[in-house]
Amino acid sequence: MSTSRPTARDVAQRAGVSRSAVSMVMNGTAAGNVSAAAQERIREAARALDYRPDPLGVSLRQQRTGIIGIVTDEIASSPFAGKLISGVNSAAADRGYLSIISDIGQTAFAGPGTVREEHAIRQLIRRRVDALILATNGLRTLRVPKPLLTLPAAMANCRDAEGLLAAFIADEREGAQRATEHLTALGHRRILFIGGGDDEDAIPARLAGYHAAMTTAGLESLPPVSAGWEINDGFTAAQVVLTGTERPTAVFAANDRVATGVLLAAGGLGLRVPQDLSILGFDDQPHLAEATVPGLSTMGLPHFDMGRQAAEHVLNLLDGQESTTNGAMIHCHLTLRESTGPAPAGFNC
Amino acid sequence: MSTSRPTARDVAQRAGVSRSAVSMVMNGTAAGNVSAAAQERIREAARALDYRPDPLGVSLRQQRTGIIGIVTDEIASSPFAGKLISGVNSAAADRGYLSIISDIGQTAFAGPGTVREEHAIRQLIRRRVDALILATNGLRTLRVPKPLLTLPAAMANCRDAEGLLAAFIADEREGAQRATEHLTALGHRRILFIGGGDDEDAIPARLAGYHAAMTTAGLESLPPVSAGWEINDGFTAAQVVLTGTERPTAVFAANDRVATGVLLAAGGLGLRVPQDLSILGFDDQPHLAEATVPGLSTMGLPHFDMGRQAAEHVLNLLDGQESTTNGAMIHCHLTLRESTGPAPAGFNC
DNA sequence: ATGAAAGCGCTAACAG
DNA sequence: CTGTTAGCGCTTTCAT
Repeated sequence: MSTSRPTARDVAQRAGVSRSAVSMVMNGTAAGNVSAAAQERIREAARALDYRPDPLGVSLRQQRTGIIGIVTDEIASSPFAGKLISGVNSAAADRGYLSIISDIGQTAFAGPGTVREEHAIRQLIRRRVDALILATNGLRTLRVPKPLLTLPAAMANCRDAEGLLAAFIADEREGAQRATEHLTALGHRRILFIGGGDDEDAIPARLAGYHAAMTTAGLESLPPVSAGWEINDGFTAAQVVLTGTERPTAVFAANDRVATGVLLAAGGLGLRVPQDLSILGFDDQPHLAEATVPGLSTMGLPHFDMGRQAAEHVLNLLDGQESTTNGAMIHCHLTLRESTGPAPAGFNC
Repeated sequence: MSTSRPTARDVAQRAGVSRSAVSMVMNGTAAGNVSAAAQERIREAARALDYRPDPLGVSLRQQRTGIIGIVTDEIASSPFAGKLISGVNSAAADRGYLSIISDIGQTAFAGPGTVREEHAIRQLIRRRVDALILATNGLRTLRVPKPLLTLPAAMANCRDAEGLLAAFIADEREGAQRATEHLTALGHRRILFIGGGDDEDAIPARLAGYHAAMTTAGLESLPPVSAGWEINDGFTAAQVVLTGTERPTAVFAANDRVATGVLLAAGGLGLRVPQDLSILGFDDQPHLAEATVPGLSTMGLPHFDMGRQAAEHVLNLLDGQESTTNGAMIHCHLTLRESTGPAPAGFNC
């Protein structure tokens, strides 16, 4: 009695009422069912004993745990997973929910045999999570694992081909377009897109935005350089494309790491940034974009909001509110630092 | 019956036995209590119905949830939290446990008023986690919040001053010593330590290792340059210390980001790495150390193992095994890439 | 307005 | 060897 936590029975005893009365007061169902006097006594007793309903009892009774499951690829090494998860947690905490994360490793959601993710999902369902959120590190289109359709669910930073599940993704096309417009507005005419691979959906979207902005500005798109996602990829590509007189005056990199590689290469090639060359990144990667010299101008992805909105969506479903939305395209945010500036004179074609 | 999952009662009915018999078979307690024939029928029925004991019922009955709580600071932006958490999850999964993460933001564990963390811990305890792991992003010594002492717990990448809790931390001193020895073995005599602030415990430990190695090699330590933790911090510091004829031939950076800043600055100053200057980092930060040009030689911190061993420790406590250890100092791992090489000739003092 | 009783799914002690 | 029973802590009818 002294060591273990108080139960509803203890409170009831102390207040001289039945356990049901306690339950009602704790759940706000006491309206016309418990006398005001009793309510006050119950509240007082609960306070005195520091009583909190045991979530285990509640869960068993209500068949809901107040836990949201998150299934994600490579949380381990991603600089962004944390932001997305924070978004989920933030929305969850606001409504008294907790989250459980299941990390299934980097090769996840890849092949047709989505064994690992189905296992992870089943595991979470077995644990009776109330809802599930599927999140990926980069924008992806994937086949939604069947078990996911058996409970409230949403996708964050990914979507399924069939549109069965609400997807909360960044509007990468629009983001890339706005980013490119930033460069054209600075007078740049030769703007080169560098980086990325074929494994994700992000590149086509970003390229589409790039092309749209170039067309709008009456400029000719340069053939994009597919170069990978890492610093050294940007570095290597830059060695090639930044030489010669026809070199671009601005580089739009597929992400901040590639942009950093270009920045590194520019130094070695004697190009000043941004006076001789403007560099624009993508992602606003923590500890990177704001810390390079000069700091990277970059189009940030709304990881936090993707997580938060996905969580809000499933929580709404849980509250019985019919899906008010079927997903969302969330705006990207442009952060200007020092790596972009006016096009150098004498380069206007 | 068709839509909801099968219960022990369903299995018992199908096998023509009592519910308790089913329970025993599922828990391996059937030894001398259930006839072999019945056991087989039960197993068969369970398989047919795809029966899995409901964790909720088990939890309520046994007063344990099979969930480990992780309380951590700034998972959101840390490149390492994920690795540590993966370590915890890996050990947890091996024994059928799950983990719940509670992120309390970057200012955590700071002041004397540890309100936020106590709240997070209480929240997890309320949810009846079986054990708790306290993890920080960088090595820290902190006051262990009282509620933590009420259940099996361990600390990962941090420790408390009083030694009340088992702490699993990296042997940063030994790591720094070995790292410095790598440089002295290459013939470097002027080795400069750059980076870090005063807010964590890591710097004193790393400096101690540096000094030890220098002394052993019969060299004079250079006054360390306290410069911060980010790329631009390393860049700025390098601008000052890499000029002049008395410049160091090797830099040992407080982390990989600072090392990257030095690398960037070296390029601008016309210093080739590693021919003119060796640069050694700390952390082996994903997406950074292996991706710079040249790749960073770096002393990696065992984040995964810190998480994994902390989890194994609390799981042992849960299994009733008395604490076999009171924590551990885990070895760091040196990864050699291209940023370190022999000391340039003509610089031997 | 109140309390008694049933039961969520499970396990452990005990009687047959 | 087997089945019955009692409860883990809670909510929700249903009588009173």
